[in-house]
Amino acid sequence: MASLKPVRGTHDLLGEDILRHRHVEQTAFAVASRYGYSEISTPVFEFTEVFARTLGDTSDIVTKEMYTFEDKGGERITLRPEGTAGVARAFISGGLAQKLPLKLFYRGPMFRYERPQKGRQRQFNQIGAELLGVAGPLADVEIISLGAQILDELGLSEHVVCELNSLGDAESRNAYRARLVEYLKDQPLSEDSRERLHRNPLRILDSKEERDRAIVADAPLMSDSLNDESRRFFDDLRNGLEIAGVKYTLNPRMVRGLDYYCHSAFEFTTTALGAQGTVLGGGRYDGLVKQMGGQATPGIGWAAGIERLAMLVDGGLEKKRPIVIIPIGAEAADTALEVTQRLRRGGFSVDLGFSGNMGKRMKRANAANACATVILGEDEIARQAATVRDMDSGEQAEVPLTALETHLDRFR
RNA sequence: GCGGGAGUAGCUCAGUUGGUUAGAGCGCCAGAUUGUGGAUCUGGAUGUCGGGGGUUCAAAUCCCCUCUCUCGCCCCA
Repeated sequence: MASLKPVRGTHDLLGEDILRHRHVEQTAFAVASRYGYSEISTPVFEFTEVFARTLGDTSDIVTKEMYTFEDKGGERITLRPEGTAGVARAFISGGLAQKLPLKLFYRGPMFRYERPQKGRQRQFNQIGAELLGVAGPLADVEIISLGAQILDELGLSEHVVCELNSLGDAESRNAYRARLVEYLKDQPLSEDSRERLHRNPLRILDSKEERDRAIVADAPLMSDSLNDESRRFFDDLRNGLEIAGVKYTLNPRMVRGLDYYCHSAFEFTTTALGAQGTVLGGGRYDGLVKQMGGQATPGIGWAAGIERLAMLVDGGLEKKRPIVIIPIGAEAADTALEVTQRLRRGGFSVDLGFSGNMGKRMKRANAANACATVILGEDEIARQAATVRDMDSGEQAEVPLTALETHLDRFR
């Protein structure tokens, strides 16, 4: 019992917080299901290579953020830092290539060893969507529309903007990378960006360093390096988004961190969460499945942080108002239990307190925001009846036990 | 991993230049009201002052270490 505190960067979730989470998840699932996505649940841990091989050797996730350990059988295991790699692994090991196109939706905890901040924890929850097996931009339009609609139905469309960029295909991306390095290599970049120049030069584009920003302002644009095919792809995507009614802004400097992205990259961002502005982000990952050892399969997807969404959302907090059963005296206990169970089976939300005299029970019923109380005293039981009290109006009436359901119907 | 700020009751916070039994509001519990909640009144309990070490006759207060949260960087959801 060294410490009764939760591990750094982890939190218990209860009360209002978990209601918000549930609301986010339920809204997301409802929308995803309307888009034809079905749920997948993959393990929270995988062999380390599943993540190490796919996320890229230079990504921060792999170099410093993974929870990795050796299990008792000597296997190298990693707690999943994100969802896509696990879904891709499931796609390959489950032989799901037979069922393309595949539209999958998931939710669950992710783990990253990072310094915690608001909206950033070591264990956090994501919802995510993946669409596998469609090479054309219609897939991108659909997956982005899905994200946009979920945010909209959460009431967040006013607080969030969709930023969009194209990284192009591998050829375009490599060409651009070369041009960018050529331009940047002699510039007086910040120390961090000097480092990035070797590891991940595209990152320099969204550096927050004043000095870098000035330099980047005149840097060659990614859009000028797109080959014809990549350009056409991006044009079709933008056209599709307009037809689908999804608003977006172009951000030619937006870069996604994971190596496997190509073509579309998008982020829904907000200014309401400080440094953690991204609320939903994703992109296309055509090379991923092949890179993992499956047959080449295009894919696109996104993930969204439930904690971050929950902080922005204000709905979903309504709790069903219970009917509270109030027995008076020991003789009423059996009847109270019987009535409680009967009403619960009949579809009512019912609370039966565990102790206390009538005044105390009424107080608790009130604190629980009861819509009605059912009072069972000696008198009532003698007449095989109960007193039903409307907790809003204060009106009460005695009703026969057999007729309780009908009298309580409006509280159902 | 790097740099700043903070930590006192369940919550929000006060606490003087180091000085006795550490306070307020809200909430909680009990009573006024043992068959009637919300309102009011009365009373009550809160606590390793984040933890450890040091200075001192004396530390919530000063110093060092550490943990956690927070803001920014890195990066991301």
